[in-house]
Amino acid sequence: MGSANRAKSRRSSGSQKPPLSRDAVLSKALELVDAEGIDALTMRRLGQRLGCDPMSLYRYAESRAALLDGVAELVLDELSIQPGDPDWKVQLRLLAHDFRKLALQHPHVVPLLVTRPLSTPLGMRPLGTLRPLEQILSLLIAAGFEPSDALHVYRAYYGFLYGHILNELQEFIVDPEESEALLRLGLHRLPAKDFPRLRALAPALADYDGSEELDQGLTIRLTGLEAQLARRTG
Amino acid sequence: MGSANRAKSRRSSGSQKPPLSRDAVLSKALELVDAEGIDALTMRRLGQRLGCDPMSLYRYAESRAALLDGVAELVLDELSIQPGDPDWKVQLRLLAHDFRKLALQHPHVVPLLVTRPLSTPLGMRPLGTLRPLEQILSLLIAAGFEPSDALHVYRAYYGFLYGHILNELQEFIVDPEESEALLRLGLHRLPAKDFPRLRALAPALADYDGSEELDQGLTIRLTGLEAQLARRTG
DNA sequence: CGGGTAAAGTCTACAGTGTAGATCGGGCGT
DNA sequence: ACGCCCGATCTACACTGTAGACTTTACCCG
Repeated sequence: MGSANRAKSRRSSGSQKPPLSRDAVLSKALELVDAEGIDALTMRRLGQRLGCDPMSLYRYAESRAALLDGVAELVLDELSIQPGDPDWKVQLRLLAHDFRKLALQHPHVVPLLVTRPLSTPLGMRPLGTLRPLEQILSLLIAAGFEPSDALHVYRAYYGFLYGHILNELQEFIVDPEESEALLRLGLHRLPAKDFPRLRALAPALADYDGSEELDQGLTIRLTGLEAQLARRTG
Repeated sequence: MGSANRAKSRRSSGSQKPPLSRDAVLSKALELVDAEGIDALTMRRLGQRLGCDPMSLYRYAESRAALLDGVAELVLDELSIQPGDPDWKVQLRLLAHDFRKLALQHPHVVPLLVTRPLSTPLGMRPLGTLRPLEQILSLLIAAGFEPSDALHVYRAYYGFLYGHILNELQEFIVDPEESEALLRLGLHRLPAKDFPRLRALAPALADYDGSEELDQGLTIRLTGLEAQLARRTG
């Protein structure tokens, strides 16, 4: 198709043939999603970017949906728990901030992270998706929680984290310079009679420190959990 | 197309011509999504169900995406705050449980609720989406919070609520009879070396009372917020 | 009653999608 | 040398969203 496609020689003259592994496919896919959003991830377009036939991709992901799952897994794998850290609370706190950072770096992937597991019964998920769960569980159990309590704690923690991320991303504004103007502009459309509070809060909405808000929420949550733990262990 | 399509007479002999309003379109769309999931909502299929040309739909929603927004809005409209209730805490608690019930009734819509706002700058959202925000804000302000604090409270509250819903739906299992068996089956696939905690917790995962978990989380959250309020008002 | 106007509904057509199935090519073991 | 198999490709099909032209319907005014 191209010009010098016969380049199958050993040293392909510095041209492009990273020989198409699963990771190569997934990371190019991630690139594409990051750059243009989920809908832009098309078999044909991805094939184009990789310089191969769209059909080749099916060797490495058995459908487009599976490919999306792969992308989500790839992103999640960037997270990891340092298993030997001192305090479970600082652990969870660090992890939360890492996750937040990751979400801000790949905002287009967040819908996948949040949405895809809904269609997959828990046991059938890609392992990469379950690893954080397992890690946190053992972290908590090591910290002294009863296993079943650890599950509750995990739910409370992750629920809050997901919720926060979604909230923060919803208010995300691209250009921090013009943000306030844009916001006002957007809100100006609202009928003043029906939305007085919202309009009045426009400036407050404009300067929103997600990191701090996350941290505050975490302290509340974590101290509460710690109290619960103290009560158990006596 | 059909057989007796000439039926345009005043009384259409009990046949079918609910004359295609926006609400008719949206609620049929919701039906379809509830029954078969988001991907099943296709212009052509929806047209078929409504007995009209797919193109007609564009009179009532200017694109498929807009149609999805409409569906989300329609679902959200089923929620409402009784404005005259006694305590803001019981208000928020009731609202949370209503929302949870709604989410369980329309699980396929939840991804829309959670995801669509991410692509729409806050000011440009369909009004139905913003109304809950406004209502909660005025509820909180009426309860004595400073407006900017009300915003924080709203974020904490909704963040938690969204997170909980997502968590609960992820563990949702269709048939409560076989659920445990299925779950074990699913989890059995996990390598025992890598996921010991998770496998051990299978039974605990199986009996998960979402409502109670929600309620517990709410009490923590709400009492925390109340303390904050008391501090402000002195 | 006739005619004009705007809306509501339809038809056709196009570019693009995911993917099943057959086909090709080239490196390996024997 | 042969056969084999696996990765990559090609072709084809059913289906998608939607632009633009067209037809039908409803109604209002003279």
